[in-house]
Amino acid sequence: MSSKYNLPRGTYDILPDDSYKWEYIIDVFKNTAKLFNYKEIVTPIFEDADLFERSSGETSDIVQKEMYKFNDKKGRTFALRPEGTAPVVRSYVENSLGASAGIQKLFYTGPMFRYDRPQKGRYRQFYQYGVEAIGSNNPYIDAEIIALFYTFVQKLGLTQFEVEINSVGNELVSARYDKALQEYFTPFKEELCHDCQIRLDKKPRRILDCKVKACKEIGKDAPVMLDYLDEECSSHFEKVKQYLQQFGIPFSVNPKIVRGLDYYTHTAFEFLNHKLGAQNAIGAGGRYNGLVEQIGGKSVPGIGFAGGFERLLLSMELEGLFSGNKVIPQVYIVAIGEKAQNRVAEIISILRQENISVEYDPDKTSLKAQMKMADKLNSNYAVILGDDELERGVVTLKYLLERKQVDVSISELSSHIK
RNA sequence: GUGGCUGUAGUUCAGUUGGUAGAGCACAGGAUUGUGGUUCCUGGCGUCGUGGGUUCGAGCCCCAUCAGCCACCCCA
Repeated sequence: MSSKYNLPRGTYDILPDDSYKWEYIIDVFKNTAKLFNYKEIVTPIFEDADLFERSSGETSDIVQKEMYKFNDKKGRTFALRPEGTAPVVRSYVENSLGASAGIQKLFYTGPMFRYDRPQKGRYRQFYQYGVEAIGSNNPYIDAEIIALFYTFVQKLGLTQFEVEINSVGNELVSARYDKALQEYFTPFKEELCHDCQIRLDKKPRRILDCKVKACKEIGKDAPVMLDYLDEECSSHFEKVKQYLQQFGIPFSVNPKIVRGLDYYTHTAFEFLNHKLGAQNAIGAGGRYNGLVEQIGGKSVPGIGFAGGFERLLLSMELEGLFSGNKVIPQVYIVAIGEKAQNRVAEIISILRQENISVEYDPDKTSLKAQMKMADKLNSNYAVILGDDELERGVVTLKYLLERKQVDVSISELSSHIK
């Protein structure tokens, strides 16, 4: 199957046999978001590269090596969006969405791009769904965002996932904690793996979720973030937990959750499916109280999450949540003979005007071939047009499941079909 | 960016110690002239991912390259 052109590495086609699954997931997501009164926002697929570089953090891998950057004809530097939050916040600021009363509750879906080595659950063009609530620092909103995500995943029918939360504090707390970690790990520097020695300077928190045994062992007794929270941070966190309990959401606190992007503050959370393999986060998010201001707006708090459709799809297939092809024509038209073929469009048109889905294959002429097709497509009805019936103004309606058939007049045909 | 494994008909794969390729499924047609998931019969020349090399000769050996998978990394 070598064709002249192949799709770019790390991308994939969504083929006809699978597209209904995507449609379904997107549909459930949008409905869930609307249930929580979130409104859709659509932003461009590319933005000023600077937007991502500044917001995600200069040291993040996303910015350093995973961005699809390019220059346009006037030399402006753009990037294919690697994530969805920064563009939404940019739009929030640019369109003064904060001017209207209340919290801006937004959701989005669409492709994101990251130049990374492809593997299970990780692609260069991947599809995300996400929500953002901008304009409130109330811990109730933190819980509601998590509840929205939880409801969504539940509606899809998934059961094999876990919710983990943490608080990464505010900037002050963060800085103090990083310092404590550096003090703790520095004596062990020589024993840490190569990567962690670098992390020690730049992002000491990342040492905590290193998979190397030695690093894990050393990290066991490291200072815990939650102990460093100040009064404001820990009371915020406590309230989030209380609200989550009221929402009836099972969760566990994992003090080692470290988010990849620099802008997170306070609540951070992840939804994990451990059966997915290495890329096991089906979605994650957190609060970003400094981001709006950093992007040029007023000092407005926000929180959101994003998740990958691919990983949801994998999870759903693991749990056997998709069955059969959902797109089936209600009626399959069988036309026998030239006279019937000449009138087939007329009959089809009548049915479609009644919103009945119809399939007909003009290249199949034998009765047998057409019946086989009707069967294969799982249609409920076959409408058989033959010369003698047509002369009587009648058509044969066959109930494929019951294997019974009756003659009905053309004018009454659609009323016999559910 | 690093490592391991893999790359043969639409698909899943077989292909023996190197001698120029097969099967199941799917698909198409048919089994007395107008009726469908079963059964039976018939139908496969496909650049053996690509490009080099070794050899009298390579799908099977070597090198390169591309792609896929899994892991590292990172994260959705």
